[in-house]
Amino acid sequence: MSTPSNAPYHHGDLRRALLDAALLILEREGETGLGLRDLARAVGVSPAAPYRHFDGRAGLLEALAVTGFQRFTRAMADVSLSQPSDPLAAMGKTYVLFALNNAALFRLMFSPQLKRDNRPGLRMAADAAFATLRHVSGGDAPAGRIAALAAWARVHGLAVLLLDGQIAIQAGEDIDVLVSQIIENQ
Amino acid sequence: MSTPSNAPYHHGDLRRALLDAALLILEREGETGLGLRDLARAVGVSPAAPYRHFDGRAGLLEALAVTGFQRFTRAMADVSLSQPSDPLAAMGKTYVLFALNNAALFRLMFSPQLKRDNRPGLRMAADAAFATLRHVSGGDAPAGRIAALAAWARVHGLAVLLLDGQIAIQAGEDIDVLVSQIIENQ
DNA sequence: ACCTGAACACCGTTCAAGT
DNA sequence: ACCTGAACACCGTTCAAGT
Repeated sequence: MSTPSNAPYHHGDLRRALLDAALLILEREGETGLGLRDLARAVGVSPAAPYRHFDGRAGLLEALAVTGFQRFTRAMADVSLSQPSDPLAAMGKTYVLFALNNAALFRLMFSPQLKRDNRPGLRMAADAAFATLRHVSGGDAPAGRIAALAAWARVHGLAVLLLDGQIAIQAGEDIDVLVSQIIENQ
Repeated sequence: MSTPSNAPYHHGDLRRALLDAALLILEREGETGLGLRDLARAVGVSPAAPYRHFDGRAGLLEALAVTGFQRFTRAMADVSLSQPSDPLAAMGKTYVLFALNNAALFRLMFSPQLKRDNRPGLRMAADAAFATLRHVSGGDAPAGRIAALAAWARVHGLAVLLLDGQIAIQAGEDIDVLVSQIIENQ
């Protein structure tokens, strides 16, 4: 619908168009439902066209994960800038809400089929994202490391369990306050 | 290799053979690498044969996830029986080690593509597995619920982050003691 | 430089037919 | 009751050829 059906695509930014359409399909159908041929069809281009812009389906998924990490990094940096009274709680909430609002993208970022070794772009994006966490959760002191990992694990676990519908939300319960309660429970 | 190549498979327990081979392939190649045709080939049977025992590929994955939950339940029950001095820490360690020793299976258990609604077998197996957790982590008191969820989230997050290679293990560090430290960090 | 058309080797799934 | 053989509609990917 966002694609004019009879425009000869010999010029425009096909890479962008593919990424935008892929993000939509990803959130609607999940990673399994994101086919390269479907994507080409959705954008109105031949099945072989995406191969000029991505290294196959794996390359497309990698590019999507990179934009996911970038969005994540931005969301975390925004929280830092806002100088919240309880930084750890604020970042935890942002972390969890990002996961819930970008479910398939978040899952893709942590997908085991995207090996970060020998994929410098992905590795850098991921490192930048996680650097925003280390910033708040305790530094590199030998004892601080354990506390930082424990905090990260709790927040990440909460995100994943909510994402998978594993934690039952009770009737009329606000997910925001549940997240706050769990994060602030020391 | 475990399959005699020229035995007429008209009799044996094909369902078991398929499940056993699938578990091997799953841990070796990951969920994406587990194809129904590959599986049939590995067991020495026609591509259509598995359809007499599973409702397509989705049915196979569901059956695998069920056995995963059963193994998980058994591991947790065994810890309970052993009457450890610190039950929460002992169960947390078992939880994390189960995930690390059954990586692909663990991921499959929490895969979003296995919808538990209208899949009673899967739902029951999962409920039984999680019931073993509730048993130790605080009951159903209104305040205890938050503490229980927080503990679960921390353990689950630790498992997932370790699984994805997200937490860097330092040189010569024992993963067992790291898990203990993080779990016991209140 | 970027895209198309056609082809290749594969899937998952179905269904008649065999035993 | 359980399995085979052959077919169907699809994939991801490659490659010559077009503009």
